[in-house]
Amino acid sequence: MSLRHALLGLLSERPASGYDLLKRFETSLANAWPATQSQMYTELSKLADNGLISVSTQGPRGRKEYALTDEGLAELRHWLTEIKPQRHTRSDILLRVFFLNVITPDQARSYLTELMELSEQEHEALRRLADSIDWGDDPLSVNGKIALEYGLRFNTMRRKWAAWAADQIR
Amino acid sequence: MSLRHALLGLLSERPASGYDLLKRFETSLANAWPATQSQMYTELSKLADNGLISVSTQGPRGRKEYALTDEGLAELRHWLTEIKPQRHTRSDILLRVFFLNVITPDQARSYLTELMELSEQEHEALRRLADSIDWGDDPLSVNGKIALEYGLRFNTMRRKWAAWAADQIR
DNA sequence: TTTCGACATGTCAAAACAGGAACGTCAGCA
DNA sequence: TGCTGACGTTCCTGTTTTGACATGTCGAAA
Repeated sequence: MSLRHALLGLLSERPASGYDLLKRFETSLANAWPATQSQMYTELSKLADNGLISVSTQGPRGRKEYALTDEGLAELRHWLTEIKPQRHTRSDILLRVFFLNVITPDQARSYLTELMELSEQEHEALRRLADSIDWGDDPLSVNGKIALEYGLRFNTMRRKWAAWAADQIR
Repeated sequence: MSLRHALLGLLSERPASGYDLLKRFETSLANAWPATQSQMYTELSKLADNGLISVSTQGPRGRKEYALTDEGLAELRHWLTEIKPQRHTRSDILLRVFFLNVITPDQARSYLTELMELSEQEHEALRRLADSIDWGDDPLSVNGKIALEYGLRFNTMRRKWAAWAADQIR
């Protein structure tokens, strides 16, 4: 249900086509809310039907640029301020931990070691991403930095936890 | 897709009915993989159809106790060792952060403050849960402790991050 | 001029997810 | 005896998500 708000949010920056949004997703929101191409086009149609966005420009190749309407902005603000965030937290990574006793201690340790490496890699990827962006003082950069910092801290936490956990398994 | 494995995992401990599994979910796996009642019964039927579990006992009130079959155990082990975990990480909490510039700084700070409180509450809830369980040295307890420790560390990380983030917003 | 990669959208079927209504049973207790 | 609360399953409706397939356009380079 949040995909709709993710799209509204991206469009609040500037008008964009489905294709544009797809690209921007990959480099920013994908970490918070993965979505596929088909989902996005479907959702854009629905949003347009409901009057939360509207086609602002038609370009070549059937390109349709959408812009946020007043109702769309109102809905976005409403979501940001009124709707209580709810933890979804589906994590197949954590889920496996509950059943590590089903495999051998060696296999379990190996799983946790891989998690350490995964966390390290993701941390590294985020660090590189941060380096590749020239941050300004604009509000958008502040948001981006905050979200990115979350990723960094999360991966650090997970790496240390996995190391600790591997040590718990005798 | 992991719900199936969550059920296999729970059944690897001991046979149980849908109702039992529902209860056990609430007190353990719900943090890693929330699922509703209808989903679970549907999945149990499918697992039985596929021969990964089987009805071991019929009890009163139409109670059907399922037990893991050899194929089920094999599938569980396969999932634990061969299938690469993939980060899903859908988080409407993090998603909102990208769009905090759409609302006023006061509102944004207020959002982050609420996150701090939420993290604190969840941390506290987990701590209480930990106290309420009498941990043994058995493998299951080890797993449970590891998963719980993850929750504690995660909430601590998130609380500190939210505090830091609130401070970033001028 | 052909070809190729990036641009750009749309449709479909299947699975997963959510929430609840509907139905019935059993044990204990007032 | 009748009530209540816990036990226990099934079905239904609707939305969300996934992944694949289908279709076509444009610009640039070979």
